[in-house]
Amino acid sequence: MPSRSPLDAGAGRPLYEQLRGPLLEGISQGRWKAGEPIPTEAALAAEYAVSIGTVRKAVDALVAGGVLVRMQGKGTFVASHNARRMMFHFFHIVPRERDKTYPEVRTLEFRRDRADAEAARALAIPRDERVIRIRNLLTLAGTPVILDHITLPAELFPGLSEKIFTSRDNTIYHLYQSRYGINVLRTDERLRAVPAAAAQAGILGVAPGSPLLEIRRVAVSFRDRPVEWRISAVNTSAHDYHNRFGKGEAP
Amino acid sequence: MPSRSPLDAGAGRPLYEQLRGPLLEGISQGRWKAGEPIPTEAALAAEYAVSIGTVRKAVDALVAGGVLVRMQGKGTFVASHNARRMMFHFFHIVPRERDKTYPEVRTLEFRRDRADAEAARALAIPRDERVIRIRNLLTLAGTPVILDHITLPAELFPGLSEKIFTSRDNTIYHLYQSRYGINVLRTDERLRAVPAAAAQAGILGVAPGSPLLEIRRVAVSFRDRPVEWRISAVNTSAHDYHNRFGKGEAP
DNA sequence: AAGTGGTCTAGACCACTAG
DNA sequence: TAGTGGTCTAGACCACTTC
Repeated sequence: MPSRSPLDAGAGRPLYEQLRGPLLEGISQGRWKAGEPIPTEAALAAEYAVSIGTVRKAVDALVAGGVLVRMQGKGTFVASHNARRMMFHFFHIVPRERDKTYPEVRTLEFRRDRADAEAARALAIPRDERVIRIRNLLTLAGTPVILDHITLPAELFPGLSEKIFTSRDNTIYHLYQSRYGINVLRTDERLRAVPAAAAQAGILGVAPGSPLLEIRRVAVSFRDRPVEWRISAVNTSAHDYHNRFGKGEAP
Repeated sequence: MPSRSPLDAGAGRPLYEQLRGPLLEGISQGRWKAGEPIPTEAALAAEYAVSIGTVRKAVDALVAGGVLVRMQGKGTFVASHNARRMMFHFFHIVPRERDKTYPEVRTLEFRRDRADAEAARALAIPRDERVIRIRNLLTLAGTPVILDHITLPAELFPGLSEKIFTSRDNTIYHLYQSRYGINVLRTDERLRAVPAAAAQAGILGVAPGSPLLEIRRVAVSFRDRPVEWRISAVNTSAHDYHNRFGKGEAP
């Protein structure tokens, strides 16, 4: 089979790196949707006129980046934001002594607005661009722990309503992916300790002025496109923000 | 050349995974020291009677894990904890608006002690085992920002004195590596917001009770051996704890 | 049995470094 | 020029899934 857009062996960049382009293209443009299999390695090798080894190396990189998932004997699939993956990659609040648990989400507010300066900068959109603002309260094992303030660029989420948002039966990132084709690949987080404002304190059940952990997070998709801006206030009296560094598994 | 301890193709585990064992062994036992080259890929292939491709895959994994560093045309080297690598991997406090800067370290206290319950658990040593306790004040661009309380298992750092500790001309982790052969590969961090104690407040120049970011960190070496336990109190009024998730680079 | 990804090989050629 | 790692190939065989 001829190549769709032939790769160039002498282009300076290695073939397995060039191959990433068409693969990401295929995913973000809907040729293969989340949860669906991409073509077999042999088929991709034939399509782009490279060897299977080169295809494997390209796929390896996307698997490492969380974009694809391999299943031996079955095929290679576009990663889907199921609850487990979501918890593992992007949710870092854990009970101090017990195991990680799933949060229960209650939406306190959902409204359309214009971007303020900070949101505009975080989302790389013009000031006063249309955005959707959401406030969520996350409860862990019956205790309210996290107060989220989410800002979404309205342009990327056409028709998103409070009903759609709250009636999802999965994680928020899964909603982004399944309904809008937006895959969250990376997050950038900045943390600091702040005194609880009166409103936060009431909702989280702590004294005003007592320390909260504030997380400011930008979630980005393909090509470093910011797709969500979120400020979380966390009551860390019984929970920690948990984190490992040093990529390798236990050597 | 015959293999030192031959790998077993039919052992269930792939050869490139088995090869990780002897390579880590060689590093942690001093066959190759930090900054030194390991044998060429061809030599390793001959020594362990596998193909170069298999050696490459094993080395790839260790490079990804930060244990080895490749330099085209020169060789593959045992990673060294230079200041740059240290900053990049294990130091996450950044000025809110400006770029990352190097901290200036002042040692406030250095003494020998016995492990309390928390340190014993973190370091996986018996209670009352001998430890070294160090308090450091880290200053960024002239402002005191971080108060570190470090606990080391004395057994792993024989002869370590305040003089040696403070007269190093490089990072702390570099000292661990160059003097004691201890390579910090991973850290496990738990963060929470806490009110500043009076003593901390005085040193960091904030009001008592104002929010500080507290980081509890275990640094581990080969075979998940904990080698350092550290509690840091961070004044986040002008600095953030910064963090990216989602392993891949920008696709 | 057929088809998938997983491992492994043997070798070619290229790009970079050093003497 | 010789030696290193970096890329790429073509194919063998294995382990797993599905029918």
